[in-house]
Amino acid sequence: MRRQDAPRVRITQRQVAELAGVSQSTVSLVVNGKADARSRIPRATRERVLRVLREAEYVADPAARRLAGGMNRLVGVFTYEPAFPAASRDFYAALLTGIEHQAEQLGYDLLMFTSAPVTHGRRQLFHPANRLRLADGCLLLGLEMDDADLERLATSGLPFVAVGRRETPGVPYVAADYAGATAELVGQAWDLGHRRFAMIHRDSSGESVQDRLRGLIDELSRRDRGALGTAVIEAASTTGLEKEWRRVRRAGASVVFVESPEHALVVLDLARRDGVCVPDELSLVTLGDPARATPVELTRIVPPRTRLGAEALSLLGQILDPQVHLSTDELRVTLPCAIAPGATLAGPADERPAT
Amino acid sequence: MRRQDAPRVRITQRQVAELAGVSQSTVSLVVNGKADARSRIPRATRERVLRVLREAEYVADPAARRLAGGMNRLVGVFTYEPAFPAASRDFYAALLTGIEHQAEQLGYDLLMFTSAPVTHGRRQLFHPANRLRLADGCLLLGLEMDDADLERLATSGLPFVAVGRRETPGVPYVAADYAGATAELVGQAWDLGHRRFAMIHRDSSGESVQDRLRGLIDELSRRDRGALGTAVIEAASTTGLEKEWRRVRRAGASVVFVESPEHALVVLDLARRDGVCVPDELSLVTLGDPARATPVELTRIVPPRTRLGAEALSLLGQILDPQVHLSTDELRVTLPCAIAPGATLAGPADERPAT
DNA sequence: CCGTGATGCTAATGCGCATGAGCAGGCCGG
DNA sequence: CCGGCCTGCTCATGCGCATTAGCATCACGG
Repeated sequence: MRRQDAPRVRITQRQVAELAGVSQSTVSLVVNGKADARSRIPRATRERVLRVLREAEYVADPAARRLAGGMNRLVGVFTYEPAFPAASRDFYAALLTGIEHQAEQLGYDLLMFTSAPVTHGRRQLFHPANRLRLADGCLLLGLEMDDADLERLATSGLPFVAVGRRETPGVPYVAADYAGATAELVGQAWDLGHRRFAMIHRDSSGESVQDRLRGLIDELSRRDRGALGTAVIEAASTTGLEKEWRRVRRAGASVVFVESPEHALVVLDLARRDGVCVPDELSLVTLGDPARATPVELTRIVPPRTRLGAEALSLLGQILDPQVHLSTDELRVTLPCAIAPGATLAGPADERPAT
Repeated sequence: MRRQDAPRVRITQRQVAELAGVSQSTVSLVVNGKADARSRIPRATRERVLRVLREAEYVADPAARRLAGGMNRLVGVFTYEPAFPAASRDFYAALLTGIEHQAEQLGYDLLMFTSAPVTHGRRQLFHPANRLRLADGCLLLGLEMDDADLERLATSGLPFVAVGRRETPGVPYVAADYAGATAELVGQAWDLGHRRFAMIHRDSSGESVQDRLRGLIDELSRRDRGALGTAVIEAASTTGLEKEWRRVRRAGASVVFVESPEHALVVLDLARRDGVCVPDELSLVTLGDPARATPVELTRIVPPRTRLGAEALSLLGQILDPQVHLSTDELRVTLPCAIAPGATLAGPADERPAT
């Protein structure tokens, strides 16, 4: 289907050129504000062209511009799941808030790749008709990303930034410092007198899971060898955490670090069922932020989601700016997390009297 | 910056053509599965080309494809407020859910006009650097829209669809049937025995406000002249509804229709304060859906937000399709609202014993 | 009056693809 | 044995834009 049969509403540089009595090249030069020594447009001509551009409401065709190697101030946003349905809304909305705000500041429009087909609840980045290249660069959002996708994207030459730490080489990202926040909370627990730690983490090799684990392990070993024992428990993803809970109790932990907020709520229920009072008899630290308000205010890590979004777009903006050259380090940004004090962390039961 | 300095990993039809020993045209024909009488590719050749395409992992450049073919399959989404921040999230998210889903079905990508500057909390549609024309058409979302904007858009030739009824001529829209839903609720109240109605509506000439008013008035007059009196009260937007509440009481209304959910909650508080029991002594019907869960389950209208979004994109799709020609009627779609029974509508106090 | 450099622009090209026109060769009917 | 038709492709072109080379004009110094 050629365009010729559709009503021609879009105005082209050539038409502007005719109206202004100059050549298409001149229009292009004016549009892009080029003022090299090679191509000089005097103020009078420039303003004449600009006036016509304005009056005719000229807007460049993004496809043509891309094809010819130009920029569109268009940033693609790819979410591995549909972003707006209630299920994923809370996760993406905060990120998108930051992205949207920053886009306004930087003058970018956002291209949401909603045409990507969803299979098994996840979007296909490289589907046959993907329009990734319409954008100048793109942002990748999602709890888990496909390594193959990331590599392919990295080699494709299309600039992009992932939200969340990705070990894949050559992948620029903006991530929350889960390791640091976990270490901080370990420190707090330690200072309260806890010596027996347990951790329940997800069955995933995702970087953020590993980061939290590392934060815990490292901080505990840093605090000298005074720890009386640490149980690290991998949660089978399907169960109700019965087994994991028993292991926590058997280990005699006085504080349990739970990676996922959903799991934390389950643990809370199990504790109540067994008459274990939190935090008096057992402290509970959650290493993530629940999607919605919880009945009990959890002591937890709160990642700076809105800022993550904003910083990701900023970083992409830097990458896209031909003036700026970033070092490898600068391509990987880590932002500190907040810690919500909550009401589930206290001193251990057997230390209380002594203090 | 020409693309030439980027690593060239992408393979083009021309390269595929060389590998397969055919012309670029042939590759294009195979890629697009054309089999006109004019251009016939025998199975052998086709499969040879397909094999090379597969082995070389050819992916068409969307920019080039669009440039050669016409449309961008890009639909703009303009929201009068930033869409993602918590304040407006609940309103837009439901709409966007429908839009996103439909975009996936129809193969559209969404262009969010986030570069439009926000002044006084509202985005400027026609700001000097607006990039509306980047899209093939666009969707307008927002509680209130500027009439001038709508007219300008209508005359600009850019196809668009508004969500929400707009009287401005030539504006295609998809709207919720507030009039019908209000009438339905009036009918329910009437059938329960209510004869004294009051309504508190917003101080706005917005179409949806007018629709609800009309639904109430029309249905009451349809139900013959048995109504003992109807008080229509315009809420001053700033006050705590004290005055309005007193008027409702003075009018002796047995049921009060409140347009805005926020106002309904205020009325509920005032009633409690005055010891008026809802719904035993006074029924309360809300003509809209609150952003978040309310302590009391309101009897109310629930607009089909997700469907509104989906239908709006569908309609725009139809408008953009050169094959389809829509009549004026078909450019204006009205969808029925759901009614949440809730717990604030019951028979009137003085009727109860008689029934 | 000529050479030289600066000025102000335009012509030409290519990005990767879709598509209509058309060409070469084979086949068949007459 | 030739004309016409079908088959299987290729050629050429343009989509709208960015970019580079370079042309024409003019000012000015010598």
